[in-house]
Amino acid sequence: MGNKKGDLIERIYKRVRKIPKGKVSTYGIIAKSIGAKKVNPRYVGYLLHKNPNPKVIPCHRVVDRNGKVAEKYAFGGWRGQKKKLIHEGVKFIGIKRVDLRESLV
DNA sequence: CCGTTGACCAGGC
DNA sequence: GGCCTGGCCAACG
Repeated sequence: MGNKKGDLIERIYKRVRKIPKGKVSTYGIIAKSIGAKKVNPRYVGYLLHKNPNPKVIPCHRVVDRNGKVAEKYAFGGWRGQKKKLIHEGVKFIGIKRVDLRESLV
């Protein structure tokens, strides 16, 4: 596979696309999964926000390490993200937190 | 090439 | 237990 510098975006997208329905992943896990040395979790979110393609990339399945949804989620804020996750059967703890015990891949 | 930015993370108070 | 600070690294202008 052609590995280039700018492929980080595609690696992240590919990883996010592989998250099963009803499950979630975290920025930190994804950052390490792509394996490009050490990619900052910050940059993962940055790329997703910069290049949102919800038709193929379920970025709503990505939360932070505490299971908290993105406060600045591009499509309706954390509320929109939560709504999509609940629709897929993801359990929530409290208001903004996902049940990582059940939903984390 | 340098400074800024980014949907985070860990540590400290 | 909530808020601040520093750090991390890649992309952009």
